Amino acid sequence: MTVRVRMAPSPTGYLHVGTARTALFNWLFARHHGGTFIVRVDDTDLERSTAEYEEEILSSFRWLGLHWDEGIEVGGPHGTYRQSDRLDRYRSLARRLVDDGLAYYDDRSPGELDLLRTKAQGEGRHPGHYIRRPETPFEKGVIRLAIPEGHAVAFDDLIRGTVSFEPEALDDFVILRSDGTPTYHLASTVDDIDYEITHVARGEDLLPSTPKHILLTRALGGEAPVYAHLPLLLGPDGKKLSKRHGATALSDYRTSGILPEAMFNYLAILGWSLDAQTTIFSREEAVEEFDLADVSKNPSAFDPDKLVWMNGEYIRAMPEEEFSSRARPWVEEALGRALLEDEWPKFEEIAAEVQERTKLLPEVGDQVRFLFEEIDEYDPAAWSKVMEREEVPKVLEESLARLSNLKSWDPVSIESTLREIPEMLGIGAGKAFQPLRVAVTGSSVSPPLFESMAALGQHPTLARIERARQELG
RNA sequence: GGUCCCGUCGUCCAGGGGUCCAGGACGCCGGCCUUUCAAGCCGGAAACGCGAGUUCGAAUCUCGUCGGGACCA
Repeated sequence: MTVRVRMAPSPTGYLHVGTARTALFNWLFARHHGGTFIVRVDDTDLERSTAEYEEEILSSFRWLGLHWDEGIEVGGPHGTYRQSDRLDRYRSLARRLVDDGLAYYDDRSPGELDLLRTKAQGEGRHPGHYIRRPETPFEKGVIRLAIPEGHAVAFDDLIRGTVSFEPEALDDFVILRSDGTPTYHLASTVDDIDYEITHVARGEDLLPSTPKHILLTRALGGEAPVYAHLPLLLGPDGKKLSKRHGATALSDYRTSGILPEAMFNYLAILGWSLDAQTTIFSREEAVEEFDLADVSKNPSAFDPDKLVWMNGEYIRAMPEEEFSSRARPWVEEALGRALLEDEWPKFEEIAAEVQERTKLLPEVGDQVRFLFEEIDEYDPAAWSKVMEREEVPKVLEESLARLSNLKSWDPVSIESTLREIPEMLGIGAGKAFQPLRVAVTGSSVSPPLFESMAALGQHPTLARIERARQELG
């Protein structure tokens, strides 16, 4: 049997990281088994669905590298992959169930239903047991599926093993609203049958709905897919992941400089592991090893710190040229302008040093800003901490003298001549170099000093030291 | 309230009867390196919710209990 899995996002909001993780696991499962990954749009909520959200979600999938074989935009043998195009299909199947005697119209008011529940509770019956077929049939209203009683609804969940539900706890649930729109249960169940979905991997929040979907599938004469209910993603405080915890939209991580390969890796590690030791692994390795049966049952907390650490690992692992080209847009963003032709080499010159100190690409702008802009203000804390010591004027003057005579302007030459200064003055290296760092970069934190000077160039470096010397009076 | 699900370091994951006084990763603490900051290296603290039972032996199996969660009302 060929594996066919699907992801059915609702375009009613941004792509949530939890949904992205579900998509990722579906994708991995399909790829591992050489199956088909399908994306369909669950837009039956016409009020809240928008084309913008749909585009945002699909582009987020693509950004993560979750390309689909069949579905929205790419097409496939089933024609449309958009639920709003299939409303007639859902309606006619709901009516067919009524004709078959498996479902019925119900026009009772919420008040009447409430009364039934109170009565059921009074009789000590299951609170979920109270909505059943009315004595006198209706010919309009909502359509409910009649729950067959007597047998427990059980299924083998790939992750949780056998899960069993008592039918007495289930109400006859609505499948078609009185305005003719399908409920989630109907639309997704019909789609899963029509699109020949073999495995449904979804969030654990849908576990209680699964018996309904199984019963509906049977009523429709279909064969239920294999289910796998993924543990939920929690916020760092162990509560359900929400906006309170910061970013929950995948796109927020994208704009904060998280690399797609890092996001992919991090999401994969939430609820699954490649083996006992490996944390960082490639897409290919994940595909090779992944299986839904190995997914953990426990909910996992989303830890932004670990994501950022992992992003740093990916940044450091990339080839230097790749780092330069991927960081460039962020540098230009920080500068508010494009890099000029002669500025690009300066950046490349120091890129390797910067790469080692970067966890998030947007940080690069601040690290290299001194190369492209004059210092408009020295960092006040840095200035008072390192520039107001008595030996500083001497250090700056000595540096100026040596550096202006330097013939070859490269880190090694700069270092060897500057090294003589602390020795001569009998002070520690840090005491000598920190003032130079502040003078040249404006801050006490920067890429390595000699490389920074080399990339800046001889004249600008001298000018900055000169200026700092003057500021000291 | 009902129905389900889940319980291993603060967090993520490994371990599913003996090799576990529980392993890896993030974070944390200490040290080394060092021109700052990182990175890197070395070391450390840190967990089987609890109680019974099964067994020669339980983190692993069973039951109960407690706790957390989801869904429905």
